[in-house]
Amino acid sequence: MQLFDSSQKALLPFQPIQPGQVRIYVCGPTVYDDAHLGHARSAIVFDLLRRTLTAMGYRVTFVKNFTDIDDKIIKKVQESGRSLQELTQDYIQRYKEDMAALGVLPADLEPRATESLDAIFQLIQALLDRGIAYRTPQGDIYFDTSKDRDYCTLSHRCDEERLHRIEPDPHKRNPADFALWKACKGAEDICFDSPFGPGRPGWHIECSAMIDKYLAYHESPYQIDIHGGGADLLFPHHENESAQTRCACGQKLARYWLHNGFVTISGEKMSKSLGNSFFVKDALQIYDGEILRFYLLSTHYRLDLNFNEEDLLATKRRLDRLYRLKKRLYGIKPTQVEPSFKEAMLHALGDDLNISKALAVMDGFIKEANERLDQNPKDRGMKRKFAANIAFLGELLGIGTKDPFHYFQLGVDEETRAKVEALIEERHQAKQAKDFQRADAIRDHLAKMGIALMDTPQGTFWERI
RNA sequence: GGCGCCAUAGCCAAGUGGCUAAGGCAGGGGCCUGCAAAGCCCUGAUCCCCGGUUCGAAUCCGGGUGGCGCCUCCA
Repeated sequence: MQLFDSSQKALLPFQPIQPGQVRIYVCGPTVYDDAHLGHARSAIVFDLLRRTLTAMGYRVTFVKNFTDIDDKIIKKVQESGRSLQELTQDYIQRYKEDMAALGVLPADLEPRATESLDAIFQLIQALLDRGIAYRTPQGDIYFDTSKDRDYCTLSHRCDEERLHRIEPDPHKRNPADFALWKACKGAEDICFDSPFGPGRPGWHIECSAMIDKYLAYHESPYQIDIHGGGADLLFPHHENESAQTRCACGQKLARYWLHNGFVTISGEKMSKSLGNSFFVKDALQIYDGEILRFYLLSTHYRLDLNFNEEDLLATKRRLDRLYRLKKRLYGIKPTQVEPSFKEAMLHALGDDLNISKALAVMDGFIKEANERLDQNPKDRGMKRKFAANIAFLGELLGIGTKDPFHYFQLGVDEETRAKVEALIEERHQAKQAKDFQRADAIRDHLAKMGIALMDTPQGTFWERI
């Protein structure tokens, strides 16, 4: 396995800290709104990483947090009149539902910032004790970036010019200093009691704290294996996380830093500020979750993915091929995945999750299986192996797990279904009577309804086009 | 202004020094079929431009052009 580490900007061979075990922390969403396709992609990408490592035989511990306290959440709380708890719980629930629809496995732990205050306090205290953090007269606590000699060694994105552009804050010692604790701003604010007085944590400290509390190896070396998130988190979020942990614990936070590329719309980054967000739940009204998953999965995780319907539908056609094969193997009980197939898939994904190679392997398998089924339709042992390979794809990529007949009829309501089946029966009668004109008229009629028929020795099947 | 990513057939996209440049979608031809669909077979690019290094480059170096991102909340 080799992975691209954003910090070193290089492909590195993956070496877990403890043999056979992998600990992964991924930055989850700030829950003040519904998840958009960018959140979906990030979740899917790291879900693939987790599934791949699991399939390789590692014992994976996977943690994804929820940021449930921040300026935007507070603003929304004030606007909505709902409580912070109520609001964030609601969005967390929606997030989980969206991700489940996309086939994203739930994390082993899903900690929330407001439930990790004890760990946050400890970390801030450690930084104060070491003289890395300082308090302002207003009660805010800042991280002193000048005390961290390694500041900016993660993102490599600091420079004088940048610092001059930061809005001057007379309370900060250095322009790049960032808040660890924000003192309560008054009755309107949402605050928590702390050893430092009422207030709330800064954004970056929660991840360092939750990693420490839930995931890090505390024995030397203090670390987790992989830290992931969207490319926009590299700076300043991950840079700051990294600095906090380094200064508070004297150790690096993570061995490998992975960042996924953006989902763009018309070539522009999807973001809330641009107002071009495509929410997962809206997309799910139009496309099945598995189709969305496969589309978001089928581009390498570090590249930007320009979301558009044309590409999505082309990618769906690729997924169709898998389901057509599954249809041919209907009712076959899987045995064991073929070792050569498993090995080829994992070898491809082991190259920094090279999904293009992996899907080429999958397509090769589909083609070969179809060929051999044409030649030898009754070889049950062979069919059971093929079925096992498909089941393996389900575990590894999270696709191809549906009933194939259901898959090709997604989104068809009961009324249409009854109508289609009545017409198929009528066509069957016509065919029996050798009235092919009538039979073809029915086929054409169904085609106009968006239904394709396929006559097979087992009977006539239909699909939604 | 600083840092960085990307540019391969109609579309999506592998490939980072050397056999005939993966794979998928779309298109064309064929087999199969009462007709179809599905499946299978055949079929397409010299790799944004210019210069350089090399026996040899899509792949390395330099210079351009175009698109995008981070530097402020952001997956």
